[in-house]
Amino acid sequence: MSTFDETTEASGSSPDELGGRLIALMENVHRAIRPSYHSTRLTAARLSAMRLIIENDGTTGGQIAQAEQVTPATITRVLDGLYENGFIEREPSRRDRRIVDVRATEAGRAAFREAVAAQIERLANDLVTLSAEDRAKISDAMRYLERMF
Amino acid sequence: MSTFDETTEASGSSPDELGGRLIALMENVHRAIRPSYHSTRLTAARLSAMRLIIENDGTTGGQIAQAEQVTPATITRVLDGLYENGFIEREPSRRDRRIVDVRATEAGRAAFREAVAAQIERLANDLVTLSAEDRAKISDAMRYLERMF
DNA sequence: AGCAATACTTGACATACCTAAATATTAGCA
DNA sequence: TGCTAATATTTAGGTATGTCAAGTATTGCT
Repeated sequence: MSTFDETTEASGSSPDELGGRLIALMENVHRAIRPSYHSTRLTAARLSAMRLIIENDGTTGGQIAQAEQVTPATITRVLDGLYENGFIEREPSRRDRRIVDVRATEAGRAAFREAVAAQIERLANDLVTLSAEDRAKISDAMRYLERMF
Repeated sequence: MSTFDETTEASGSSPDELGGRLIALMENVHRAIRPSYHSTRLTAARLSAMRLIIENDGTTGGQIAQAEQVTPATITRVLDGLYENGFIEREPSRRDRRIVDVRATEAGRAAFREAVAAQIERLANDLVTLSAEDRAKISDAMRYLERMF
């Protein structure tokens, strides 16, 4: 690429430039992993919700909405989809019947594992072409971003 | 975080682990910039298409579809939205009247600049909290990912 | 001329998101 | 107790993004 490869004040690392590059990169990666969602009937929003449900068994609709930073109405629809596929159980909480307790079914857990594996495989196919050192560099850099988002 | 902070075979840098982290990170960043799309009537798909149209004046629907990796049908709808907002002009190419030539209007260019500025500002607010060296590290690492996606 | 390929549009559908309004339930208090 | 406010979720209706399949023009080839 450019002849400036030093890690000092390298081109493209001002907050603005970095932001622009990050946005474009996100879009591209997003696109790269998108098709793998469909094989297991777990689309992006559903997969993300399944992760929360599996990691927090017995969580509630409201908690999921908050974690996903979407409105409760959106979560209702996402849970509808998961329920129709037999991936979750829903029932009013016994303590407070306004609340809906959500639990993953065995089928849901299996579908989740499968979908994640497919996603990762897709990315790993690309990542494996890098040397271990390069991956380590990426890993280090990602820690900053992970802390922020 | 962990006590292993050496950059050798650090935790989380195997292709699989890195892939998993990348997916989660993409989702979070995606979420962080999402709300900024709406201010200028330029939503995600439209903004992305506008970038192509501006950078390749007189491009065609088919070329955009290919670049965005979506079907022509999808692009028709995206262009509809841009047209309704007065951001583009469309007309059959004179050489081959099956083809639709697309050009950005001045209003389209202005909206694009505004939307990008809003997005970047949103991210930059976070990125600016990092030191220049940290941003440089991220910048370096991103080059690998940019090459892949 | 006629027919296949090409470029795009249209119709019908699914997902994912929103706001606003409805429903059900619980909690607080006079 | 009985009313009212707050809470948790669902429903209704709208937009955006994407799909596939079928339709419409137009072009190119025989």
